[in-house]
Amino acid sequence: MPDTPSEGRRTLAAKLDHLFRTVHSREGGEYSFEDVADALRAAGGPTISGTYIWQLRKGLRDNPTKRHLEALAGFFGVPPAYFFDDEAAERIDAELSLLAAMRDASVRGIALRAAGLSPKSLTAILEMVERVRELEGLPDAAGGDTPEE
Amino acid sequence: MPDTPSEGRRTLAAKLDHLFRTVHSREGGEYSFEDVADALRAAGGPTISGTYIWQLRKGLRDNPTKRHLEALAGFFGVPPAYFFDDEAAERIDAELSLLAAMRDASVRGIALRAAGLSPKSLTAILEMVERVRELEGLPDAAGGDTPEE
DNA sequence: TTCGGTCGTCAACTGAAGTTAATTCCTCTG
DNA sequence: CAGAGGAATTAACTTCAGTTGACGACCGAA
Repeated sequence: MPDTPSEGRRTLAAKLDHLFRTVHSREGGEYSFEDVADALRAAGGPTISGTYIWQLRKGLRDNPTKRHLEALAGFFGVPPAYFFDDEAAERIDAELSLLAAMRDASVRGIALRAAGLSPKSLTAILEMVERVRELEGLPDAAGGDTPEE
Repeated sequence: MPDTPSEGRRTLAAKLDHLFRTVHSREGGEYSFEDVADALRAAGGPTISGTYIWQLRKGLRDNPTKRHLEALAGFFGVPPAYFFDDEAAERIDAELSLLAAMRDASVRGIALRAAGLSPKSLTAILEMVERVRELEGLPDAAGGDTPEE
Protein backbone atom coordinates (compact mmCIF):
# COMPACT_ATOMS: atom_id res chain seq x y z
CA MET A 1 0.00 0.00 0.00
CA PRO A 2 1.13 3.51 -0.73
CA ASP A 3 2.49 4.77 2.52
CA THR A 4 4.20 2.53 4.98
CA PRO A 5 2.76 2.75 8.47
CA SER A 6 4.83 5.58 9.86
CA GLU A 7 4.79 4.15 13.33
CA GLY A 8 8.39 3.28 14.07
CA ARG A 9 9.79 6.53 12.75
CA ARG A 10 11.50 8.86 15.17
CA THR A 11 10.44 12.40 14.60
CA LEU A 12 12.80 15.29 14.19
CA ALA A 13 11.64 16.58 17.56
CA ALA A 14 12.49 13.28 19.24
CA LYS A 15 15.96 13.27 17.75
CA LEU A 16 16.65 16.85 18.68
CA ASP A 17 15.35 16.22 22.17
CA HIS A 18 17.67 13.27 22.45
CA LEU A 19 20.61 15.44 21.46
CA PHE A 20 19.76 18.00 24.11
CA ARG A 21 19.51 15.29 26.73
CA THR A 22 22.77 13.59 25.88
CA VAL A 23 25.05 16.40 24.79
CA HIS A 24 25.73 18.65 27.72
CA SER A 25 27.76 21.77 28.30
CA ARG A 26 31.09 21.75 30.09
CA GLU A 27 29.37 22.76 33.31
CA GLY A 28 27.31 19.61 33.15
CA GLY A 29 23.79 20.83 32.57
CA GLU A 30 21.72 20.77 29.43
CA TYR A 31 22.28 23.57 26.98
CA SER A 32 19.58 26.21 27.04
CA PHE A 33 18.05 27.28 23.76
CA GLU A 34 19.73 30.63 23.99
CA ASP A 35 23.04 28.92 24.64
CA VAL A 36 22.76 27.14 21.34
CA ALA A 37 21.62 30.28 19.54
CA ASP A 38 24.54 32.24 20.97
CA ALA A 39 27.05 29.54 20.12
CA LEU A 40 25.86 29.46 16.53
CA ARG A 41 26.07 33.22 16.26
CA ALA A 42 29.59 33.09 17.65
CA ALA A 43 30.50 30.38 15.16
CA GLY A 44 29.90 32.87 12.38
CA GLY A 45 27.67 30.64 10.30
CA PRO A 46 23.93 30.82 9.89
CA THR A 47 22.08 31.73 13.06
CA ILE A 48 18.90 30.36 14.60
CA SER A 49 16.76 32.04 17.20
CA GLY A 50 16.39 30.32 20.55
CA THR A 51 12.64 30.31 20.20
CA TYR A 52 12.77 28.46 16.94
CA ILE A 53 15.07 25.80 18.37
CA TRP A 54 12.56 25.35 21.14
CA GLN A 55 9.75 24.95 18.61
CA LEU A 56 11.73 22.31 16.77
CA ARG A 57 12.47 20.39 19.93
CA LYS A 58 8.84 20.53 21.02
CA GLY A 59 7.62 19.42 17.62
CA LEU A 60 5.63 22.60 17.00
CA ARG A 61 7.71 23.08 13.88
CA ASP A 62 9.34 20.43 11.81
CA ASN A 63 10.74 21.03 8.35
CA PRO A 64 13.64 23.42 8.86
CA THR A 65 15.83 24.48 5.96
CA LYS A 66 19.11 22.97 4.83
CA ARG A 67 21.25 25.66 6.39
CA HIS A 68 19.55 25.37 9.77
CA LEU A 69 19.86 21.61 9.75
CA GLU A 70 23.58 21.99 9.05
CA ALA A 71 24.00 24.48 11.85
CA LEU A 72 22.19 22.31 14.37
CA ALA A 73 24.09 19.20 13.39
CA GLY A 74 27.32 21.15 13.57
CA PHE A 75 26.63 22.35 17.07
CA PHE A 76 25.83 18.90 18.44
CA GLY A 77 28.67 17.27 16.56
CA VAL A 78 26.60 14.88 14.50
CA PRO A 79 26.41 14.56 10.72
CA PRO A 80 23.31 16.13 9.17
CA ALA A 81 22.26 12.64 8.14
CA TYR A 82 21.35 12.16 11.77
CA PHE A 83 18.12 14.04 11.15
CA PHE A 84 17.24 12.02 8.07
CA ASP A 85 18.34 8.44 8.19
CA ASP A 86 17.08 6.48 11.18
CA GLU A 87 19.77 3.83 10.92
CA ALA A 88 22.50 6.39 10.98
CA ALA A 89 20.77 7.99 13.91
CA GLU A 90 20.88 4.78 15.90
CA ARG A 91 24.52 4.22 15.12
CA ILE A 92 25.35 7.73 16.23
CA ASP A 93 23.23 7.37 19.33
CA ALA A 94 25.46 4.53 20.41
CA GLU A 95 28.44 6.85 20.35
CA LEU A 96 26.46 9.52 22.12
CA SER A 97 25.63 7.18 24.93
CA LEU A 98 29.34 6.74 25.44
CA LEU A 99 29.63 10.49 25.62
CA ALA A 100 26.80 10.55 28.14
CA ALA A 101 28.62 7.99 30.27
CA MET A 102 31.74 10.14 30.15
CA ARG A 103 29.86 12.84 32.00
CA ASP A 104 30.31 10.79 35.16
CA ALA A 105 33.67 11.88 36.50
CA SER A 106 34.65 8.50 37.87
CA VAL A 107 33.81 6.79 34.62
CA ARG A 108 35.96 9.32 32.88
CA GLY A 109 38.74 8.57 35.29
CA ILE A 110 38.58 4.88 34.60
CA ALA A 111 38.56 5.46 30.88
CA LEU A 112 41.57 7.74 30.99
CA ARG A 113 43.65 5.27 32.91
CA ALA A 114 42.51 2.28 30.96
CA ALA A 115 43.83 3.88 27.80
CA GLY A 116 47.11 2.26 26.79
CA LEU A 117 46.61 -0.99 28.63
CA SER A 118 47.29 -4.25 26.85
CA PRO A 119 44.36 -5.92 25.13
CA LYS A 120 44.55 -8.77 27.58
CA SER A 121 44.20 -6.48 30.56
CA LEU A 122 41.39 -4.57 28.91
CA THR A 123 39.30 -7.66 28.32
CA ALA A 124 39.92 -8.77 31.85
CA ILE A 125 38.73 -5.46 33.18
CA LEU A 126 35.76 -5.43 30.87
CA GLU A 127 34.78 -8.81 32.18
CA MET A 128 35.00 -7.51 35.70
CA VAL A 129 32.79 -4.56 34.88
CA GLU A 130 30.23 -6.86 33.32
CA ARG A 131 30.16 -8.93 36.49
CA VAL A 132 29.54 -5.87 38.59
CA ARG A 133 26.75 -4.76 36.30
CA GLU A 134 25.23 -8.16 36.67
CA LEU A 135 25.41 -7.92 40.42
CA GLU A 136 23.76 -4.54 40.24
CA GLY A 137 20.99 -5.82 38.06
CA LEU A 138 21.86 -3.65 35.07
CA PRO A 139 21.26 -4.68 31.45
CA ASP A 140 24.34 -6.08 29.73
CA ALA A 141 24.16 -4.05 26.54
CA ALA A 142 24.56 -0.28 26.33
CA GLY A 143 21.39 1.16 27.79
CA GLY A 144 21.98 4.72 26.73
CA ASP A 145 18.83 6.49 27.84
CA THR A 146 18.73 8.22 31.14
CA PRO A 147 16.37 6.30 33.45
CA GLU A 148 13.18 8.21 34.14
CA GLU A 149 13.51 9.68 37.60
CA MET B 1 36.75 18.52 -18.12
CA PRO B 2 33.83 20.84 -18.18
CA ASP B 3 33.63 21.15 -14.42
CA THR B 4 36.18 23.16 -12.54
CA PRO B 5 38.30 20.38 -11.05
CA SER B 6 38.65 20.90 -7.32
CA GLU B 7 36.84 24.17 -6.82
CA GLY B 8 36.39 23.61 -3.12
CA ARG B 9 32.87 22.83 -2.02
CA ARG B 10 30.30 21.72 -4.49
CA THR B 11 27.14 23.74 -4.31
CA LEU B 12 23.72 22.25 -4.00
CA ALA B 13 23.01 23.37 -7.54
CA ALA B 14 26.08 21.54 -8.85
CA LYS B 15 25.09 18.35 -7.11
CA LEU B 16 21.52 18.49 -8.31
CA ASP B 17 22.70 19.25 -11.82
CA HIS B 18 24.97 16.25 -11.64
CA LEU B 19 22.06 14.05 -10.64
CA PHE B 20 20.00 15.27 -13.57
CA ARG B 21 22.86 14.56 -15.94
CA THR B 22 23.57 11.07 -14.70
CA VAL B 23 20.20 9.68 -13.68
CA HIS B 24 18.07 9.28 -16.76
CA SER B 25 14.59 8.04 -17.48
CA ARG B 26 13.89 4.64 -18.98
CA GLU B 27 13.57 6.24 -22.40
CA GLY B 28 17.13 7.44 -22.08
CA GLY B 29 16.80 11.21 -21.91
CA GLU B 30 17.18 13.51 -18.97
CA TYR B 31 14.18 13.92 -16.75
CA SER B 32 12.32 17.17 -17.28
CA PHE B 33 11.47 19.27 -14.24
CA GLU B 34 7.81 18.46 -14.65
CA ASP B 35 8.66 14.77 -14.85
CA VAL B 36 10.22 14.94 -11.42
CA ALA B 37 7.35 17.00 -10.03
CA ASP B 38 4.81 14.53 -11.41
CA ALA B 39 6.68 11.53 -10.09
CA LEU B 40 6.83 13.01 -6.63
CA ARG B 41 3.14 13.80 -6.71
CA ALA B 42 2.44 10.23 -7.80
CA ALA B 43 4.63 8.92 -5.00
CA GLY B 44 2.19 10.41 -2.51
CA GLY B 45 4.76 12.22 -0.42
CA PRO B 46 5.53 15.92 -0.33
CA THR B 47 5.36 17.60 -3.73
CA ILE B 48 7.62 20.15 -5.36
CA SER B 49 6.74 22.39 -8.26
CA GLY B 50 8.73 21.99 -11.45
CA THR B 51 9.69 25.63 -11.40
CA TYR B 52 11.23 25.33 -7.97
CA ILE B 53 13.28 22.33 -8.96
CA TRP B 54 14.54 24.39 -11.85
CA GLN B 55 15.48 27.22 -9.49
CA LEU B 56 17.40 24.80 -7.29
CA ARG B 57 19.29 23.32 -10.20
CA LYS B 58 20.15 26.75 -11.56
CA GLY B 59 21.30 27.95 -8.18
CA LEU B 60 18.70 30.73 -7.98
CA ARG B 61 17.52 29.14 -4.79
CA ASP B 62 19.52 27.12 -2.37
CA ASN B 63 18.33 26.25 1.13
CA PRO B 64 15.30 24.02 0.59
CA THR B 65 13.48 22.49 3.55
CA LYS B 66 13.98 19.06 5.06
CA ARG B 67 10.95 17.51 3.40
CA HIS B 68 11.93 18.73 -0.04
CA LEU B 69 15.46 17.50 0.39
CA GLU B 70 14.10 14.08 1.30
CA ALA B 71 11.77 14.02 -1.67
CA LEU B 72 14.52 14.98 -4.11
CA ALA B 73 16.94 12.45 -2.69
CA GLY B 74 14.26 9.81 -2.81
CA PHE B 75 13.54 10.45 -6.45
CA PHE B 76 17.15 10.21 -7.54
CA GLY B 77 17.84 7.24 -5.32
CA VAL B 78 20.54 8.84 -3.20
CA PRO B 79 20.62 9.32 0.56
CA PRO B 80 19.79 12.86 1.71
CA ALA B 81 23.35 13.09 2.99
CA TYR B 82 24.33 13.50 -0.65
CA PHE B 83 23.31 17.14 -0.45
CA PHE B 84 25.24 17.77 2.74
CA ASP B 85 28.43 15.82 3.07
CA ASP B 86 30.85 16.24 0.19
CA GLU B 87 32.69 13.02 0.93
CA ALA B 88 29.51 11.02 0.83
CA ALA B 89 28.65 12.82 -2.38
CA GLU B 90 31.88 11.72 -4.03
CA ARG B 91 31.40 8.15 -2.94
CA ILE B 92 27.89 8.11 -4.32
CA ASP B 93 29.01 9.80 -7.50
CA ALA B 94 31.30 6.88 -8.12
CA GLU B 95 28.31 4.58 -8.13
CA LEU B 96 26.37 6.98 -10.28
CA SER B 97 29.11 7.07 -12.88
CA LEU B 98 28.76 3.32 -13.08
CA LEU B 99 25.08 3.82 -13.67
CA ALA B 100 25.89 6.34 -16.36
CA ALA B 101 28.25 3.88 -18.02
CA MET B 102 25.53 1.25 -17.96
CA ARG B 103 23.50 3.41 -20.29
CA ASP B 104 25.84 2.27 -23.06
CA ALA B 105 24.31 -0.97 -24.31
CA SER B 106 27.61 -2.67 -25.07
CA VAL B 107 29.04 -1.82 -21.67
CA ARG B 108 25.93 -3.30 -20.17
CA GLY B 109 26.44 -6.44 -22.19
CA ILE B 110 30.00 -6.84 -20.99
CA ALA B 111 28.95 -6.34 -17.41
CA LEU B 112 26.18 -8.89 -17.62
CA ARG B 113 28.46 -11.57 -18.95
CA ALA B 114 31.31 -10.75 -16.66
CA ALA B 115 29.09 -11.38 -13.68
CA GLY B 116 29.91 -14.76 -12.15
CA LEU B 117 33.43 -15.03 -13.49
CA SER B 118 36.22 -16.08 -11.19
CA PRO B 119 38.17 -13.30 -9.49
CA LYS B 120 41.24 -14.28 -11.46
CA SER B 121 39.47 -13.87 -14.76
CA LEU B 122 37.94 -10.61 -13.68
CA THR B 123 41.25 -9.03 -12.79
CA ALA B 124 42.69 -10.24 -16.06
CA ILE B 125 39.88 -8.63 -17.99
CA LEU B 126 40.11 -5.45 -15.96
CA GLU B 127 43.77 -5.24 -16.82
CA MET B 128 42.93 -5.63 -20.47
CA VAL B 129 40.39 -2.87 -20.29
CA GLU B 130 42.89 -0.60 -18.63
CA ARG B 131 45.35 -1.26 -21.43
CA VAL B 132 42.77 -0.32 -24.01
CA ARG B 133 41.91 2.85 -22.16
CA GLU B 134 45.59 3.70 -22.12
CA LEU B 135 45.83 3.14 -25.85
CA GLU B 136 42.84 5.39 -26.32
CA GLY B 137 44.32 8.11 -24.20
CA LEU B 138 41.66 7.97 -21.49
CA PRO B 139 42.32 8.74 -17.81
CA ASP B 140 42.90 5.64 -15.73
CA ALA B 141 40.52 6.45 -12.88
CA ALA B 142 36.75 6.67 -13.23
CA GLY B 143 36.15 9.85 -15.20
CA GLY B 144 32.40 9.74 -15.03
CA ASP B 145 31.52 13.03 -16.62
CA THR B 146 30.30 13.18 -20.17
CA PRO B 147 33.13 14.82 -22.09
CA GLU B 148 31.15 17.09 -24.38
CA GLU B 149 28.60 19.77 -23.63
C1' DT C 1 3.87 28.11 -43.28
C1' DT C 2 0.69 27.39 -39.22
C1' DC C 3 -1.09 24.71 -35.45
C1' DG C 4 -0.37 22.05 -31.15
C1' DG C 5 2.31 20.28 -27.81
C1' DT C 6 6.17 20.35 -24.46
C1' DC C 7 9.77 22.34 -21.94
C1' DG C 8 12.61 26.07 -19.80
C1' DT C 9 12.38 30.68 -17.99
C1' DC C 10 10.63 34.68 -15.62
C1' DA C 11 8.14 37.54 -12.26
C1' DA C 12 4.31 38.34 -9.07
C1' DC C 13 2.10 36.29 -5.43
C1' DT C 14 0.95 33.16 -1.12
C1' DG C 15 1.91 30.92 2.87
C1' DA C 16 4.94 28.73 5.89
C1' DA C 17 9.57 29.27 7.98
C1' DG C 18 11.86 31.91 11.15
C1' DT C 19 12.35 36.18 14.24
C1' DT C 20 11.38 39.67 17.81
C1' DA C 21 9.52 40.98 21.83
C1' DA C 22 6.53 40.47 25.67
C1' DT C 23 4.85 37.22 29.25
C1' DT C 24 4.88 33.47 32.43
C1' DC C 25 7.38 30.16 35.16
C1' DC C 26 11.14 28.66 38.06
C1' DT C 27 14.67 29.02 41.24
C1' DC C 28 17.86 30.98 43.67
C1' DT C 29 19.07 34.75 47.28
C1' DG C 30 18.55 38.24 50.76
C1' DC D 1 8.23 36.41 51.50
C1' DA D 2 9.83 39.68 47.93
C1' DG D 3 12.03 40.18 43.93
C1' DA D 4 15.90 39.58 40.70
C1' DG D 5 17.52 36.94 37.01
C1' DG D 6 17.35 33.55 33.72
C1' DA D 7 14.97 30.11 31.27
C1' DA D 8 10.68 28.35 28.85
C1' DT D 9 6.58 29.62 26.57
C1' DT D 10 3.24 32.43 23.88
C1' DA D 11 1.81 35.59 20.45
C1' DA D 12 2.53 39.08 16.79
C1' DC D 13 5.21 40.09 13.25
C1' DT D 14 8.65 39.76 9.12
C1' DT D 15 10.97 37.33 5.64
C1' DC D 16 11.90 34.16 2.31
C1' DA D 17 10.86 29.30 0.61
C1' DG D 18 7.84 27.59 -2.65
C1' DT D 19 3.78 28.09 -5.98
C1' DT D 20 1.04 29.86 -9.69
C1' DG D 21 0.42 31.37 -14.09
C1' DA D 22 2.15 33.55 -18.24
C1' DC D 23 5.38 33.96 -21.98
C1' DG D 24 8.62 32.53 -25.51
C1' DA D 25 11.60 29.06 -27.67
C1' DC D 26 11.78 24.69 -29.80
C1' DC D 27 10.17 20.56 -32.35
C1' DG D 28 7.32 17.58 -35.12
C1' DA D 29 3.11 17.10 -37.92
C1' DA D 30 -0.44 18.65 -41.16
